[in-house]
Amino acid sequence: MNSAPDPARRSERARLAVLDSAMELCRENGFAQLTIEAIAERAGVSKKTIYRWWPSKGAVLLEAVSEAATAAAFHVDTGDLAVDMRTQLAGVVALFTPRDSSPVAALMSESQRDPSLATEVREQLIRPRIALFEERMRSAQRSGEIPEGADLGVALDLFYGPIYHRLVFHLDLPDDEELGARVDHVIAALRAMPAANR
Amino acid sequence: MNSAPDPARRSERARLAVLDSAMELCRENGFAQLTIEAIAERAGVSKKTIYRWWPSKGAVLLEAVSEAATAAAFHVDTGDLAVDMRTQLAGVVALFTPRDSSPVAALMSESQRDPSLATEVREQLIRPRIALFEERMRSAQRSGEIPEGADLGVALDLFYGPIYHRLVFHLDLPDDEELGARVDHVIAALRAMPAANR
Amino acid sequence: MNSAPDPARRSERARLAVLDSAMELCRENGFAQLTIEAIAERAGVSKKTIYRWWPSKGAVLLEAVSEAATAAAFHVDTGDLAVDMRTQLAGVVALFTPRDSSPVAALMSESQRDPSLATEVREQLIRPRIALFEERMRSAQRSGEIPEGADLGVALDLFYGPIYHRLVFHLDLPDDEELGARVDHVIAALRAMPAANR
Amino acid sequence: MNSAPDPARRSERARLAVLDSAMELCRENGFAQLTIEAIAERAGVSKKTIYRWWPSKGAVLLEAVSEAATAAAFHVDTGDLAVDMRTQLAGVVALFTPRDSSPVAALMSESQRDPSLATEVREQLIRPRIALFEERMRSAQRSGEIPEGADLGVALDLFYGPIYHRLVFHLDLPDDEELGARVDHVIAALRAMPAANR
DNA sequence: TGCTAACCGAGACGGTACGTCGCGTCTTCTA
DNA sequence: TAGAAGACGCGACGTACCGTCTCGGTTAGCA
Repeated sequence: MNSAPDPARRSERARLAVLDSAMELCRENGFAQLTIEAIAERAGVSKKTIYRWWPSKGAVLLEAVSEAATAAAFHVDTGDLAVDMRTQLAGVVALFTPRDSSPVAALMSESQRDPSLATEVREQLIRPRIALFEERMRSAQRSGEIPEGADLGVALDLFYGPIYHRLVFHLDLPDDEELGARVDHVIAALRAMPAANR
Repeated sequence: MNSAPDPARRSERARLAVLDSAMELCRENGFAQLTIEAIAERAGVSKKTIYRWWPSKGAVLLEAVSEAATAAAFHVDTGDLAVDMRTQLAGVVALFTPRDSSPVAALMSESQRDPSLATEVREQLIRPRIALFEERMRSAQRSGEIPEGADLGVALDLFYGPIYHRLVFHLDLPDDEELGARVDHVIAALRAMPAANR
Repeated sequence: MNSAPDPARRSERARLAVLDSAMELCRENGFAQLTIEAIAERAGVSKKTIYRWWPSKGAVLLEAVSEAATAAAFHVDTGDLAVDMRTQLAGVVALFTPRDSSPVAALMSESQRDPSLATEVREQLIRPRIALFEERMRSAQRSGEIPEGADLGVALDLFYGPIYHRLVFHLDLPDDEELGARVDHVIAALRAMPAANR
Repeated sequence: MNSAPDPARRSERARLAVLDSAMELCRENGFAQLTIEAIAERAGVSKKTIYRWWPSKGAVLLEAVSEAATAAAFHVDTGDLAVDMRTQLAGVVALFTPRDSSPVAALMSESQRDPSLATEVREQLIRPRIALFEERMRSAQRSGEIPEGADLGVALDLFYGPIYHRLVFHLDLPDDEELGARVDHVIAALRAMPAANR
């Protein structure tokens, strides 16, 4: 029988070396140059070991980014939604900067050509963060900063759309000042809008 | 001087065969399987001919998409902004569907790993379409559908952000109904917003 | 240090398949059609594997010929020099026949355009066989068939010159009868000649 | 009808430029680097022009060598065969020196992989020179330097064999001193040998 | 002396093979 | 038995020449 590898015997040293090497190589050479062979060599690990524990180089990147990005892009709750969203959005922009060597951008790019990775990324990385965003929004609803009936899906699009729109087209990402203005507009719009019907 | 090939001698037959083959192969196998060799074979063209006229397979795709997408994603002007933007956004969504084999999606993905392609795409494909969008917006301003002072950059983000936001994360693209609701929200928001200061 | 591949890990199966395929293809199509790609395909081996172990297709041929030609062109010692040299020279002629598809002829041709291969061929293939020839000559000297003082370099030229002279110019190689007559002449000449002075 | 090119219209300028360029490139880069494209570029001639007048690059080389080698390797007749043959053999050795960039050596190498070129070379270049050699031999027979009955085919092998033997195996070609000694031996052998029977 | 057919340069074209790279699988050996 | 080392079959890469072909432009020989 084709037995799956036994996680209990897994070398934590090798695991960390792989994740670190992947991040380093991505930052150094850009993700176009990121290869399994380079990761293995840098990590002092055999290719077999990588393939034993990860299905693809995208999966390595996902795990590396997951561990590194736990703290980043967190939603703080100071009670001032505008301030908190500026912080949050600036954090997200920072994750994608510089574009050519950001491991997060690499992960997104890799997802475009590997549907199963896309699913993993969406479920493990994106959905939980959307949930955190919605939590923060509900907190803002409770404190009256935005209406109870505001559609959180719309809110998500409004806050984050500008970033990803530009990311896709390689336009300049918004700077802090622009982010601030957009946050104000979005909050104003959410206040003005009637509740969506879904 | 590094003598560039002479466009006057270029074979139009070969050019069209390459562009068509690239589009077909992309639709058939998805762009992960799209290779220069496959394009060359399908087109009945030598690899050398492709490399002579295009620097990369992304550049082939850009030219193919450019020629194919001239009509698509056009901005109509019926005088009703909401109707026109629904049409337009539905056209854009259609361009990215189905995601795994859409040549346009392929082009965006390819741009993420080839900065020079990203620049070409932005300048040749995106900027002109942004200009068309702004033209339509100014028409709406003249007819009073949206305020004179509305920030068109904000409008761009609000209209298109939702699409690209979901594209990046492989979330479901909005359907016609949702697009309609978003268009209404955005137009309402634009009416409510004070002019931006840039 | 530029790490060379580790011979201990080398696949003997692949090595033999490559050598056999090279010989077969040479015999079937002539060496003008002999390519690395064809060898790789016939052998069921990747091009990478060939390039890992041999610097050029000439080197493959050299190894193939070396292994195949160990027995051929051997010097027997029946005590009758004329008989033995006829046997030997006929063997050499056979190695170059038919000219268009003889792997040995291919090797010589390849040597003309690859100086480093020429060196390898000379040192690994030719010099040892010259040594064997000289051994046989010394045996003939001891038995008195040719004078003690005969110059073995001259003997070498006289015996083998006729073959290679014709090979170079694509003249007909000597047949058995002609070989016999030449051998007799050469032996007579060696008996008549005074010792050379080098 | 597929009409052959008309020699009357042929450009002598182009013809000479091609032959010169072939010789120069051969001397500069060795014949492994000699290509039709390089000849065409160097000569300021289109590839089409080369293919119109010559069937292969070997044929170009043959014509170039033929024109250049008319004078070289001529048989002088001072009345002293030993002296004349030393001159002649030294001339032949010079034609093949330096081995890696000698157009004559290139021509021989090219003949190994192109049987029709081999035939051309033999008939146009070699046979006439063998005839000249035999003429000189007959002159020597008339003057009594070698016996009337001497086999000129054997003489040919004996004189030239040493050179081609070494050429094939990339052994050092004989220097003047060695050539002299060999010539003396061969003449002595020819005197001693009974007439061959063909 | 003007016409016209050919050669001429230039170089794009469809091909074949090159030598390299990275993939994902595999085998061998060590700890 | 996990892990390192790395050879293996595979397939695409981008390049070099091949020999053929189409272009205008020149040029040589006939009208």
